[in-house]
Amino acid sequence: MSKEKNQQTEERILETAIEVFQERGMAATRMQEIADRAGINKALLHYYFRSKQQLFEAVFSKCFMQFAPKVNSIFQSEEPLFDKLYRFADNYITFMLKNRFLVPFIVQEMNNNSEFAFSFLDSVNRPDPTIISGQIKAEIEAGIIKPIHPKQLLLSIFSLVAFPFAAQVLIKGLLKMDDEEFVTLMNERKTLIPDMIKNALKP
Amino acid sequence: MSKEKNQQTEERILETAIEVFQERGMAATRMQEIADRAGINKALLHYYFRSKQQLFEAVFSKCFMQFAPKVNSIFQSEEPLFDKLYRFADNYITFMLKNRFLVPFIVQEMNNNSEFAFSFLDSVNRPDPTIISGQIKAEIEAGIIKPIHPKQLLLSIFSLVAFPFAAQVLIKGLLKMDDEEFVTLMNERKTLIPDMIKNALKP
DNA sequence: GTCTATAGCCAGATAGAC
DNA sequence: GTCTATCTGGCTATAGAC
Repeated sequence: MSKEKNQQTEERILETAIEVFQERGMAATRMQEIADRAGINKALLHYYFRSKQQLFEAVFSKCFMQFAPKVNSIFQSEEPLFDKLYRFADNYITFMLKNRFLVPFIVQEMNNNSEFAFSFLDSVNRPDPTIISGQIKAEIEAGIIKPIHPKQLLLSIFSLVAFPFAAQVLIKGLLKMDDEEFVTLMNERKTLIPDMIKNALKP
Repeated sequence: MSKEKNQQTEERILETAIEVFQERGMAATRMQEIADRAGINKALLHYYFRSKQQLFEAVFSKCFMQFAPKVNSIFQSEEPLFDKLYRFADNYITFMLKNRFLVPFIVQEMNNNSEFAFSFLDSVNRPDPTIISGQIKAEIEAGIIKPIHPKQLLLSIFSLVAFPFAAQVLIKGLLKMDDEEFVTLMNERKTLIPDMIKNALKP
């Protein structure tokens, strides 16, 4: 109800839209719900973002920009592999525990909208696995870790940290966990996962 | 166009509905598209399944019944842990390579519909992790594997096999893979994952 | 059992007043 | 810039003929 100037309104719409899109996904989101939660009306949404599709793209883009740096932190720094890994797991899990819907949202919308997803990835400064792939090969040749295809290792690392968030409801159902236990387990995984990878790669 | 008797029609509707729901998800699926692909009209869908929600529930149920046995195969048999693990990974990945949309569909719809998901899980003969948890504890006490919380181990195993399917588009985008490379990697993972777990758990 | 036609509703988008 | 009111289209679901 309160009337502010425009930058603030646009910001409030976007923040609210992020919440609703993350909770419900693109297809199930209603513009009316965003308007209600933001305390404005539908017309104003269209005034600022023109269409649901464009609002979605703004939301997805902002979400991906939160997600990408977490991935980049393992792709790009120059520390030894295992040091990076401990930092990455801690960093990633801490952040995703505070943003529970981020991973499932990104995963779901990329699956459901793959043509948009790929053109989006091409248009942004996306994470690039070249550096770390080289590093993994170098550490293999130096005898620090056992031979493994770099993509396999990266895929395993991502799987171990991201899947519990991506498939939260399924996992809680299968392993009979409540949310409290889920959080405890994820906190343990900050070191458990790097420990596990380290052991597995010992020559 | 061709007119058969009813059991066949119902079966054809359900099979077509599984395809469309898996491709698009519940919210984005249109009854019209199911009717078109099945070569019938919308009215007939409602004649057999009454509503979109009920058709979805039939689809989800059938999909979950394909998914559950794969999980049960590691939960329930009495082989030594590592033997089971090799069988499970091979089995699971082989099946999911032939049913590419199954994991993302289950994951997505459980996330988007968690109240239905939980009541569904309670109503079926769902996988039960009790047996394998006991087995893991026993093998730890026998000194066969290092100490680890059974749920953490199970979560890691599921993550390693399931995440690449659940987040197919994201993974292909981040690691710059085409579908052929994805399939090659997944085939390698049938033994790579058990090998990795085995190494990691060596006392 | 299967079709055509349509009711009825709901969501995205726009017009126009303030 | 923000609102109310409304248009338009699309979708689920049903009525009713065959």
